[in-house]
Amino acid sequence: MTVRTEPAQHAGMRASNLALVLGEVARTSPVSRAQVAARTGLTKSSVSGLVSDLIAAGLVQESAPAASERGRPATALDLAPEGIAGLGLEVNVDYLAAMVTDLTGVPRYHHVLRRDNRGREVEEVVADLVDLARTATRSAASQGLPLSGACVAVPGLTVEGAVVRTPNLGWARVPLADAVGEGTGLDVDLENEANLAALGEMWFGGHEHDGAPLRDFVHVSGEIGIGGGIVIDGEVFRGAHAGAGELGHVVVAPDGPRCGCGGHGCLERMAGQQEILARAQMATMADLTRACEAGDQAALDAVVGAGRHLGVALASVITLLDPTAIVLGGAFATLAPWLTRATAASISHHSGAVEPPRLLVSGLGSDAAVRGAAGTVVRRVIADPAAHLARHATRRVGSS
Amino acid sequence: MTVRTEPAQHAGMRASNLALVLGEVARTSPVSRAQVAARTGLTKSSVSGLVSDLIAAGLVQESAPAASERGRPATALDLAPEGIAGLGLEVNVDYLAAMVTDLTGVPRYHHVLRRDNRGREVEEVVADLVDLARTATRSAASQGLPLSGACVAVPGLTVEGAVVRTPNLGWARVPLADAVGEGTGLDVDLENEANLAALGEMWFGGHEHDGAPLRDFVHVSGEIGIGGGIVIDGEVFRGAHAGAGELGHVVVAPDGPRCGCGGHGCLERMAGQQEILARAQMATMADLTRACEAGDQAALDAVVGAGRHLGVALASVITLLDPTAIVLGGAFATLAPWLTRATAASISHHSGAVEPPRLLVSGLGSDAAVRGAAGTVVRRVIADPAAHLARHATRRVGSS
DNA sequence: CACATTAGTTCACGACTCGGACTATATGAC
DNA sequence: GTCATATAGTCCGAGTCGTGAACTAATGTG
Repeated sequence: MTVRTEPAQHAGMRASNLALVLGEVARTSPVSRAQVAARTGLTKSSVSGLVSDLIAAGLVQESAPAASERGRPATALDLAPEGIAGLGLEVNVDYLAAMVTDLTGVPRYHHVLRRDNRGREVEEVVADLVDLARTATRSAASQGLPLSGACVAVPGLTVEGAVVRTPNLGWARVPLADAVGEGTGLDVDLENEANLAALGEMWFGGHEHDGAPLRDFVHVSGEIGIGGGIVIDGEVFRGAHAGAGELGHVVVAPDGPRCGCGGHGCLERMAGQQEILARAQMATMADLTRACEAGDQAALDAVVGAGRHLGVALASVITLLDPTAIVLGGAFATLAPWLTRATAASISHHSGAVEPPRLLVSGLGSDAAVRGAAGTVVRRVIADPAAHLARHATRRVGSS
Repeated sequence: MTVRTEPAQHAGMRASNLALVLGEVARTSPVSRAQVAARTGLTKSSVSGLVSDLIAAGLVQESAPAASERGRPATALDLAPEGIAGLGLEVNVDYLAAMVTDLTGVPRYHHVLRRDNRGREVEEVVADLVDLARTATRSAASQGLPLSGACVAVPGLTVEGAVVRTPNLGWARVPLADAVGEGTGLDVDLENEANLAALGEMWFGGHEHDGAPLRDFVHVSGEIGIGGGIVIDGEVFRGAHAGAGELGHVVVAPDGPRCGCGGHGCLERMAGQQEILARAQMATMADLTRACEAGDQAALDAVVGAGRHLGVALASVITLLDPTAIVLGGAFATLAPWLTRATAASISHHSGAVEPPRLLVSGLGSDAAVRGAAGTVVRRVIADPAAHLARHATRRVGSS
């Protein structure tokens, strides 16, 4: 049913099969060539040729043969950890962060710079971020990790390398990708923080559904604002103008008060951090958590109230998107012990879903977005190794 | 980023390019081979070979050369109208319908059987549908149209050829695809009526966005229930368990009354036909429409109230999915003159969307679903002509 | 030590697309 | 009319890449 827009040519065939093989190695390593052939449907000879290209490119490595039952023992194939690495960056309301991840997804560098960025000049914050990125780049170099690119998580809308607007940070039209690109010499992508958190949770959160990693779910990130990331078939759903997934502005109280976004009765207005803290009469989230642990009734009531509103929004999300799971992240993960019961009850009160999705709690917390950002860079190489080979043409004859 | 699961082989390359060429012909006919080559990126020689296969299969035909400005005049390529046809069927609460569409999408047979199917035995209704399908099949045969398959629109959830449940018809576990398949000898697919209506609207509704057909929109079908069809990048979004798009059960009144689905305050419960008619104190939708035309205040108030609730649901849809347009169909299309202003106002009151989608009114009305069903069959052939060639292997050497 | 079993490589073959040469058919200038 | 130019479409050799069968390699079993 898909409308194809590109001609299929031999190079594309090869590219597609390289991705198929590398994807299989990434998914089920260690594997043998024979297993890859069996699982992908390619012949052994094709797999051999493809694998040798991937090894030459440094993306795959052979390791010691495993003990076999019968016959010639298989040579195990793994992702080459040092083959490539990704730099993840994050600008958020109250911190900046950087992370370097190797090809297997293991963090090799991680640093968080806590500081409230609301009052500061944009240029100043960008300079700090570039500094952070440079330090991370040097660390990668000293570990022998060639960076393939960078991806920046931003708490707002981004289009083509520029920050369009960030409601809680007050930025508008900031060409952030260029700034970071010039500072580090890397290809830089920008992406919404909630979307990257969802991807991070999918890749590194350890959640499963029917024994396989989650591929269709909604991630709720409760930072200063409430963000949402919709993942469909393993990919972020962005909508027509990259504005999809704004869970924080789903209507949960049609007659409710005006929200900063211009709407009325939005989830963020009714259950955002500001509202919860006001109702509980607390100053910080840390205070609130302590109060909940101590059994403070006002704090618990505030959290339960937010949980109910969250349930209303999620009920609509469930009827509209039919996901297999909902993952609660950020502040909602911290508050989960006192929140989830009310949320689950509210969901089932407001929706008649036959197969209600599972309500999961994030295991990555606030690191989800940076990890997702670094992972995005690495995954891009895994999803299209041919592009990587082309850029770093090593021994190909005929060209130049 | 897509995870590939199938190996790319030569046959697949050819299949992909056949689809590419046929798609181009379908989209911009009449076209010449040279234009197809230029637009697809394939070479003239490849296009020649592909086109001759498509002509041999009866899917494409040459027509008289158009007047040219300079040089050899181009031979025009068109879809061969009689090459293949699709049978669309629809089971709904108060009617059954059948339509045959040729390869170009033109209806060649259409019949609607009005009758309330709620009280009747399932077997009886299925028998009526099979009869209707048989008559349509004979009509297609007499017109020289080879049917490629059939697709049945059902007002409920379907999985693998079986009706799982239809809230407003009371069916459960009906193996409808098998029944129609045995009765007609065709391959039969089942699909949700709201989804097919959305597709029908996309293919035949004549709506445009930036000069191109809509590809990302939400279709609202107000039949007895309120259905929704989400189209993303030209394809229906079904979610993890084929339950996505149930716009009728989005929460628009968190403290509202219980809905038949088990939830509370659903759109369908607050703005469905039953509710509108009750508030307006009318018996039928025809009465209501007449009353609105006559300026009856109670009727107008009921419609405006429904429009407001609809706007709340759509505001959430817009923030979550970021579509380019919303298309109002079914009863909402009929009531549009008195409904849309309230709906638009409610949307903008409840959402702060920067680029609010356009609010369009369906031009197909209740025929959208059958047209979409018939179109689905035909589009499947256009999207994968190689599968069609393989089934109807004509002159291929080597096989058999 | 022969034999079965599994892993991986080699190579001839075939299915493609590409690209340039070639043919076909028009317009316009002289 | 004739020639230059321009565009459409076909033909065929070259190159790419997966297939499949034969072959080599490495292990365990009787």
